[in-house]
Amino acid sequence: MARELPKVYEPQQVEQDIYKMWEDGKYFRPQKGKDAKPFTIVMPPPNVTGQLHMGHAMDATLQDTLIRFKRMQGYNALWLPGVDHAGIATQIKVEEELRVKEGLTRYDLGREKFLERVWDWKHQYGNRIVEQQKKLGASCDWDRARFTMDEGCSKAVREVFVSMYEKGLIYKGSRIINWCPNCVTALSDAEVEYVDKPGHLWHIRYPLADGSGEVVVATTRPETMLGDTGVCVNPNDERYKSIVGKNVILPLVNKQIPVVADDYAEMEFGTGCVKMTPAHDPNDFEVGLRHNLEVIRVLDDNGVVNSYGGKYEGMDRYDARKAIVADLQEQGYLVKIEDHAHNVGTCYRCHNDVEPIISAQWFVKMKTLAEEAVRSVNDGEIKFVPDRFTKNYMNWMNNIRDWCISRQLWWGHQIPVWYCAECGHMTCSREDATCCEKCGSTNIERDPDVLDTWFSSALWPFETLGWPEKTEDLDYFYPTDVLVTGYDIITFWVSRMIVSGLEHTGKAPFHTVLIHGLVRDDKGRKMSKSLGNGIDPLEIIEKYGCDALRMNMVTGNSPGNDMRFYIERCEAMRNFANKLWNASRYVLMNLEEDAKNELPAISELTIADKWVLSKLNKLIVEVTENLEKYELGIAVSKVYDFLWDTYCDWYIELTKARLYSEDAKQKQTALQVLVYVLDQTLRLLHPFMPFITEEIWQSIPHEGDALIVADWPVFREELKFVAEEAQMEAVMAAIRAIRNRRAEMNVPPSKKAALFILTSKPQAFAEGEGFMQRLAYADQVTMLDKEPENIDGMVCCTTADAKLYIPMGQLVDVAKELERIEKELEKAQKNLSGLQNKLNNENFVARAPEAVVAAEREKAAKAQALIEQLTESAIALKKL
RNA sequence: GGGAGCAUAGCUCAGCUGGGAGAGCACAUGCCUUACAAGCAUGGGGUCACAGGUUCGAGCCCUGUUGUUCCCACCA
Repeated sequence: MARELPKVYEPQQVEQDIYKMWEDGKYFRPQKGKDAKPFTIVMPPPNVTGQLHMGHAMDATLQDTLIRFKRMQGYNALWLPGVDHAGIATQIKVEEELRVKEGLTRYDLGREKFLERVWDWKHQYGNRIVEQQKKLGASCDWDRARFTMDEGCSKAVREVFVSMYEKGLIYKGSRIINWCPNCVTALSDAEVEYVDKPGHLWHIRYPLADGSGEVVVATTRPETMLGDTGVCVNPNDERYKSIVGKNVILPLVNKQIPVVADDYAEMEFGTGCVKMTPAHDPNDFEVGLRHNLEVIRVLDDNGVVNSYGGKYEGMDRYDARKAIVADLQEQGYLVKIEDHAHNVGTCYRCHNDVEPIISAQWFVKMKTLAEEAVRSVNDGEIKFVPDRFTKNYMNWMNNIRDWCISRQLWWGHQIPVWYCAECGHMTCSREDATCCEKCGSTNIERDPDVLDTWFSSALWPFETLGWPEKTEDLDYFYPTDVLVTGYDIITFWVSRMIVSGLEHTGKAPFHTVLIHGLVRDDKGRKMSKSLGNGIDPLEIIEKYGCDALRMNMVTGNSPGNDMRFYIERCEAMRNFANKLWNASRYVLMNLEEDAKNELPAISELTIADKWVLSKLNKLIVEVTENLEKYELGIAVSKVYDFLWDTYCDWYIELTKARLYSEDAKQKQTALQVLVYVLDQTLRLLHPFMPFITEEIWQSIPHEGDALIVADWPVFREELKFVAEEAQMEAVMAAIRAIRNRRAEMNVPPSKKAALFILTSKPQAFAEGEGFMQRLAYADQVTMLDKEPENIDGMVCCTTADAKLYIPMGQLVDVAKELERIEKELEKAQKNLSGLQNKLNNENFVARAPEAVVAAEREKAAKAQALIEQLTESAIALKKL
């Protein structure tokens, strides 16, 4: 072996080679027989227009870590990837390209030609995001990759739409919907973002038709008055009782509209009179239904005043507002203008103000579906991690409104409904209709709208496995196990998947929803294009390596919490990778050509060996437990600490004396333990840092083809060494004490000194003689069986188990030594009295768990021992 | 208006079911010790936001307060 590795780890080439090796080996495919248990994650499909960003990196890292962990545990692990067609986003992108390059609109091309262009675009760029995900080390089964508009998904969508239509769960209705005049499409409630904007409240005078007076109404959108068909007052409002049923004259329009009484009007707000615009306000619409008010829509799809607007026809909504206010003012109808901060709905895509408009759209009846979705979570069929997001989900589900699923776009799943020009019947069909199913007329026309993108995403966990066909994959892998996603799309996506899964497959689509937070910039701001503060994951990978980026995503992070992205942490993680690299170099440099990876007989092991193996055993349990709890941050920090602190800073140093000695047998034993522990640690670290661990693992002696499919480590009872751990810790405490003393006295490591040890654990220290020279800078070690006769010029380092004497000649100042010892003594005494107080407390001894009491007793005993040692030293010093 | 999160070292954050506060970075000192200066050793630094309560014991549980972030609903 003795393979030469470069001194510094260079991830770039390694990552490419390793990923290729995995792909060639088909390790991403579930390879085990059907007897093995499946473990399935479906990837939240990124938008086909997407560019990889930190959110993807977070998402992918968590999922890949879980999948790799489960794969190594022996599950048939499937991570199913795919891409979302992203209706609005993609259509806008292609339209933009069309406009810039050819000066055309989609209408110039026509629907069919335009869709061809979008598909072209998809074929050209749709794979970009996939290639980028591979750079993250994603171990997805790419052969199973799906697209929300591929044949199978389209079939699933069609099946769902038709069956829900047949069950009456999908209906077409006129409602006030959120309309984006810029995107020219309806938006679902979830697609509207409310933003506080400064605005005004205009108070307008509406004279009574009989000339007996007037009412004053207030509005934030004066242009909508063109569509007013009533004025509403509260039935209990004494001020207005007399005018209910009378008519008022709508200014500018000069038409009579009735005054109605409805609870909707709040007496306290404004004047207590509300103008009613049923076509442009959801509440007004409801009131209108109750009081039979006319519905007059005055804005067209582009937000321009239509023919009902009289002289304002053709004006944009904001121009119309100005003109109307000016006219009202001029004609004396305007009472006053108040400043009024208003919460305005805006489009989540283009951020223009959304206009509530009455429109005929398709809806999903959500109430009964939501009840089942609520039940499923309440019954524990699905649990959120962390749990607090359950409330979020419930809140939404319990207040759910019907879901507007039609979008006035071309790119998407077109609604499978045909309207008959003869009889007006709607034909909803799994196959493309050629004639009206009722009257047989061929004079039919298909609904031009497409479905909300989330309608197809909602089917993702089962449509990707073959549903509605009864495929083997569906049977074996569904329901899936864990869904990993950010809290920002719980309502958009997670809730709807739960609803669809239950409705169409009768099963919850996954048992766990692992929620993660957002990746923010170093100032805590959301990363966004408009702020220009996004950090490209690919650049980070290029500079620090994929493993470092992945580590950045999991360390110091707990489920559901946002994290800030710090470049410094990338450096720290790169350094960690390098540390691991160099530790491996140390092992490999010393390894013989024909070395095997097997543990020596237990009888051959030294205390240090047993110590590290015992620690490893504990580590295995902790990492496994935390991964099962989805506490990736805790799991990874345990491995990090073990590798850097336990393995590198201690164990490797402890083996050096043996590795550089002439004793072949000892050298061999140490090397075998080194290799074994390294191998096990690489396994534990692999889900987090797949590339470097695989690369190193391939270099050390191993059985099997690749680390990615190697077995996950398990606890081994025969490698649990409680007594040896304690002995080793005693020696380590002594070493620390010596280093500490020397540092205080400014003695450089190069200045060696003799070391005399007096200890209650002679066995441990006898074995430690070898490495005391390296770790405690001793040039000669002598074990004492009693206090030295002459301690003049000696420094004494005291621990609970040992006294270490170091002759330092002139460097030692007796008075100072005494002062220091007395200080230590004071500290130890304080510590002891605290412990004793606790132990003297009858309540504590009686009520605290036994283990806790025992631990406190042990601490007290140690403190006591230390005090005795220090006292002796002080007495001896005073004699000088 | 309803709900949730956060407040711990100079900075960014861990701290899992209550049992004498940790990491990374930064800082200080000394070291190129044959794996690693992207490193090693040592050290300084915290009223765990505030006020009560429960408990033998609270960073952790309960109540309230303040500050902060977010989600949902929405006032014409």
